[in-house]
Amino acid sequence: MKAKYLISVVGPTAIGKTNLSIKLAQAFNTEIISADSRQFYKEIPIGTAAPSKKELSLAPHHFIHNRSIEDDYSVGDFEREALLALDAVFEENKYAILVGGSGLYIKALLEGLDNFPEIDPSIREQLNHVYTSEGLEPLQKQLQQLDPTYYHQIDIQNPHRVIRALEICFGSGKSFSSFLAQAKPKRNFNIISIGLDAPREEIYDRINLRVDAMMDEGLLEEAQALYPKRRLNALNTVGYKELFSFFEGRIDLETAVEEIKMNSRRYAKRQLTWFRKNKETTWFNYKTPFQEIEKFISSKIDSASETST
RNA sequence: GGGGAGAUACUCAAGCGGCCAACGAGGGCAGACUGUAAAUCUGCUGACUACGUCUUCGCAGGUUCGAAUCCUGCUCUCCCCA
Repeated sequence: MKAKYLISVVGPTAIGKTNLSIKLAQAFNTEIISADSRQFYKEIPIGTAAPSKKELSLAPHHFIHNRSIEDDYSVGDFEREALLALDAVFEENKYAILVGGSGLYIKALLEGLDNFPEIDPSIREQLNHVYTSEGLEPLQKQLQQLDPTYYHQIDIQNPHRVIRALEICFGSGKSFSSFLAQAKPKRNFNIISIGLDAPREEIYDRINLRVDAMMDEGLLEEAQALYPKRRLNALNTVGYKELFSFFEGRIDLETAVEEIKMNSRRYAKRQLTWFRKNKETTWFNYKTPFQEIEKFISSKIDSASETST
């Protein structure tokens, strides 16, 4: 069986990952798997900075605007679907491009998640209700009882973590930790991880410019139209929640735009924290000429195929 | 020209003789993260040869065992009356 290569492009938001991934797809004559969780949603094209129609026409993309904000969607779904999509790409090609985005989603595709059972959504609703009415403490205590192992592992201050663990406990009748560390299937492809970076100041400049550009493109109108659906999880995100605050009269428009920029900066920082953990990633300044990156990838592929044969 | 208020760390803002390297908030930095992930959460934030030392609260003096806190002068900002 011939070796397959997944070329993964990571980096903070607004640094030019889309452009690089398209060039790579063209150079390696293949397709792009996007792991940018918000770009899945077709109703929010502007605020997520998804590739434009023109960009989409330059190379085949998967997972762009393939979902509705009304859908329940999770990393698990993405892992399954992305593996299928990858298999299909690898039928025809030796290479595929992964670009993102969302640290957890990339990790899921590259390393795999443990299998957790499907949980009735009403369980989470109940837990959320307890959280809003009584706070985190009772939930922490329950988790301590039901899964002391995991209780000591996780950030107990983080309501999402605690609630997720509890919903598994209640929904499955088993502890959350009992599902962990199952033998994960080995992926049948090699990974070449490329990181795009820039001095922090330049990243922030690019973010600021892009937010202004989004406003010019009609982000305000997009958010206005979606305001009635503001409670959907998919809209609890940078670019929308700030404008919703503006519609509710809590802040003025100028402040809302400033906050979008600020929250985008923080997002970029969190992305970098996540991506820096992967020691296999080779980082390039975002201005690096494409040929240089392409050359690096080709040499990686050569050395990998030598050692594997 | 006269009267009043104020100048505190990146910003805002407490403190009004020792418990102050200085509450709090914002911002920033760093980190965590196995199905909410552009989500959610945590830590740090005067300097350093760091469980100790050094330099800070407009500037310069003074009082005091001891000052960001009291006194004097100066500089600047704001408000009111002329």
